[in-house]
Amino acid sequence: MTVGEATGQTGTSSVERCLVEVRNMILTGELLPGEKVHQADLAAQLSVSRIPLREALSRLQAEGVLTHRPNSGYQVSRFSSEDLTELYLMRRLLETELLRSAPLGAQQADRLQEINERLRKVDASTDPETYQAINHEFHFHLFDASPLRLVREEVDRLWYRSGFYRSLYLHEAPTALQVLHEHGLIIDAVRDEDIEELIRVTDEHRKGTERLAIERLGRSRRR
Amino acid sequence: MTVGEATGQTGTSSVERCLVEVRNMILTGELLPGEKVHQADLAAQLSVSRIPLREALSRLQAEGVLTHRPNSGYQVSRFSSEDLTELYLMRRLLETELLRSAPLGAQQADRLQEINERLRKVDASTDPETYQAINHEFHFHLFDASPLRLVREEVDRLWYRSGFYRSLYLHEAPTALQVLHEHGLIIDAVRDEDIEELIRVTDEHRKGTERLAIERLGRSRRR
DNA sequence: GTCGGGCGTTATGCATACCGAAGGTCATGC
DNA sequence: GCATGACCTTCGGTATGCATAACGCCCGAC
Repeated sequence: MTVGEATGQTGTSSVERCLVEVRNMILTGELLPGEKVHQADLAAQLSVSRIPLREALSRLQAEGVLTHRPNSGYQVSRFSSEDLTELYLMRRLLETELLRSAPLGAQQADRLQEINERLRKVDASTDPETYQAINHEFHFHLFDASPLRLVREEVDRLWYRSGFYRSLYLHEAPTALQVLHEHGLIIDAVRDEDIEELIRVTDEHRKGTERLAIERLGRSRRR
Repeated sequence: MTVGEATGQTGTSSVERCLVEVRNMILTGELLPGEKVHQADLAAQLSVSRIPLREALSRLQAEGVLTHRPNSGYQVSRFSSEDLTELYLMRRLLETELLRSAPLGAQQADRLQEINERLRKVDASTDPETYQAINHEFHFHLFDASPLRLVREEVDRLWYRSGFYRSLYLHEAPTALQVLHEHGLIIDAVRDEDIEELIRVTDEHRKGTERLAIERLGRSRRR
């Protein structure tokens, strides 16, 4: 699936472009949870016809980020705090398996360190998209090293599904500092090849983000 | 003069019908792993145009049962034994959570007993589809009782993804007897409200089916 | 004033038709 | 025998049209 990269998309299909665009619109908050997706307008905005757009929407429905009501169209899925808890539960279970099967060591740690330094240089509040992209890169550098291909794809999906809510808090400065610190703990565990410690600090890191996401979720409930 | 009248399914959309039909074609082996999906023929066979069919295929791609190559179309995903192992690993992790959060007791056990009796009466070799449906009902009776809605949906997807390979062995008579016996162990654990025992026997049950699926997978590799 | 129902507008779901392009196939020529 | 090129199939995408269901609005009744 790979939500993220493939930046040089010259030869990509319209469906693929629609997928990327709509995903980004959700992640950036351009499309808010609960909002209806107007097919004709969106198609015009993306300079495609309704057919490839509908195929993309159909896939996004299967991915869980859109819901569909017959004859009423698509709307952005609205997650309750219970839903978020479930997403994070699944992430914990599956990510742990990825970490257990990933190769650790100094080489991985150096690479993670380099990514974390790039993350440190980004101002999360002014450029949240870049910040999120690098944060994603940090965690998936280990996940990608795992031979568990299908599990990795599932984790990618889970990250994406909770992406909008993650964007609610990730830009906050105190959070960013805390994130950098916890990433440091993860790097240490990777360098020491201490798998249990790695899982422990990763769980802590995730638990913190889950707490923040649920807090902000409650706070963003107006209307 | 809509097509819906011909089949009598006026309530469901064409996309939904395509989804169900294609899924069944994969589960029953009418569409084999690796086989290409001819859109025009399949659309004609399902009495729909290519548009809703393509939306359904797009969703099935997101679900992992179809793969797509640009300008070459869709084909049924081919799973390696490693892939199957991953699917079963994820099933174990997620199903365990469902069982932990599901209510147990005599009432649930009675219902499972009733389902298992219906399963006993079905000849798996002559009516594999009914057999599979009831087997699914047995396991998902507990899963459905869990409050973890999203986890349940993921497990559903995982079951479906390995569905074709499950169909390779489930019809065999000795397997059927073993299945009924192991279901009995599950029922006992549910009645005793012994969650750890329930997880243990369920793991054993799943491990057995995984072993069979991988065996048959190797056996079905010709080409 | 408010509630409920009828009506028109709008958007969706789907079919048909058509086009360009990518790929595979087959025959031809060297 | 192998490379090459013409042909044809299929895919990806667009435009268009229409039937139907949902939404919104207005108006009348209470």
